[in-house]
Amino acid sequence: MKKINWKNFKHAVIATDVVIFTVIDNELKVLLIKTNKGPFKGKWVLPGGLVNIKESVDNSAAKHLKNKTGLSNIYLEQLYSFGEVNRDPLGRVVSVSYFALAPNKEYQFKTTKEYDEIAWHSINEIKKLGYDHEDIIKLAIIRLKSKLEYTNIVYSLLPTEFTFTDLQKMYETILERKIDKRNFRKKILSLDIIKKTNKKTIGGANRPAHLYKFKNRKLEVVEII
Amino acid sequence: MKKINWKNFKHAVIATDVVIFTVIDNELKVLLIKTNKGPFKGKWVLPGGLVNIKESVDNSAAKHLKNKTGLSNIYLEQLYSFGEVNRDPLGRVVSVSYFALAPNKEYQFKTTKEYDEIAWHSINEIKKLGYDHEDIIKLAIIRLKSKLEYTNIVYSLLPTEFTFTDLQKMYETILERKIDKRNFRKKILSLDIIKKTNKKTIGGANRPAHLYKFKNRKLEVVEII
DNA sequence: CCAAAAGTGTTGCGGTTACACCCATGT
DNA sequence: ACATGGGTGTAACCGCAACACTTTTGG
Repeated sequence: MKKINWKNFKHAVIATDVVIFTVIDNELKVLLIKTNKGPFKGKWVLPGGLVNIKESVDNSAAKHLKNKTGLSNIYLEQLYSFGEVNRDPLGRVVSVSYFALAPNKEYQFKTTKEYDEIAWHSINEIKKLGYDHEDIIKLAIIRLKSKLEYTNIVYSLLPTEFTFTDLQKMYETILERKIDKRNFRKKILSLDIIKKTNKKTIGGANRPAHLYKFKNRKLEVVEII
Repeated sequence: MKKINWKNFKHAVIATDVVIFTVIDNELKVLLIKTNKGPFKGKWVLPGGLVNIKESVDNSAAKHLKNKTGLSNIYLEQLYSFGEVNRDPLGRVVSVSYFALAPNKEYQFKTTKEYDEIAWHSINEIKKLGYDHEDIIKLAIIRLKSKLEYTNIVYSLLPTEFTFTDLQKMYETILERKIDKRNFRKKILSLDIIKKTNKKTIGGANRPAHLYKFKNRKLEVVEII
């Protein structure tokens, strides 16, 4: 990794930061890394980094996501650009933030020289983060909640096959409210966005549940809730 | 104006571009300037410019808005950041775009060395613009339509006092559909966001209309339509 | 047989839509 | 008197919310 002397920059530089969400045990989590250098040494921050002059900003976000977490091919969309003058104590950095959604799996996260810890954090247990990254996460949560209500984006948090209860719990966790089971099933089925497979869950100490799949695993605008 | 040699930049630089909307004669218009230099000489483009290292990105947008159009204190919000590598033929420029809303008035626009024409353009009559500014405008229109439906943002396109018909026409123009007059009045009144003044329109060859004011001239989230 | 989660319909309410005529003013 | 836009109420419909019991499996 080439060392960067920020003081050499006469102009604002551009970075990308990615808020990566997943849901584990009915809790919304965000992926953070613990920096071991710079003014926020020892603090948890969002994965991200500078935008190379030869890559698009979107590519930069995808690249940093991949490099720091190993994740790729997950849902990624631009969130907002943070451009306050003093948001980075080392220089003028404008951050184009992104938010990403990952299904809950056993990921093998990498560490590098810049950080030696990387972990999921419950959004309720986030302490003081470096930079303005708490603001970024807050905004990302608002965006996520909102998109959940008017798109099928939830598919990107679920595995390919899931039960109706999995789906409902996802909404309940993120929207932080209970939803009536019968009304929920009625609504989702009427939207014609998922289809029943001929498989069922096995091994539970109770009645097996049908497994469903999304008909389209790409973003669609649908009034879900 | 200091001359900028783009080739000197080793890193991407940041610019802001502003999509300024108004409604004139039941048409949605956007304010464009005609550049007289650079690769898009003679083309219409959005007002905007580079972000200074000592100003926030938000300030930069407000400043360029003011400098190039004389407009200030109007509604302004960040839209999206455009970061493709080749969007500016002279160098690597990432544009943080904004959209602004102005009531229809007789503005005295300024011209500078960089452009000698500045004018409102109907969004239906926009030809080939410089840069990716058509994309920016398209996105801004989507955002505007959407915000019109779930906020009181329309206040920023109207004068302080307006008739119910003015208000309804604003919606009909931007959303591009007819709205039932009685249902519209019922809905707006039930939201309790405007109040009747004791004035009426004068001089029309017909029954005078009551004038209304917004109770709050700041952004609120309300299900309007 | 018991525990645990899956699965299934009906009713009432409230908000949205559709729809047509009289009113106040200027010419 | 007539042309023009201002201003008003009601009924049907539809989507949403509230609500409880039976089924299927494993232990």
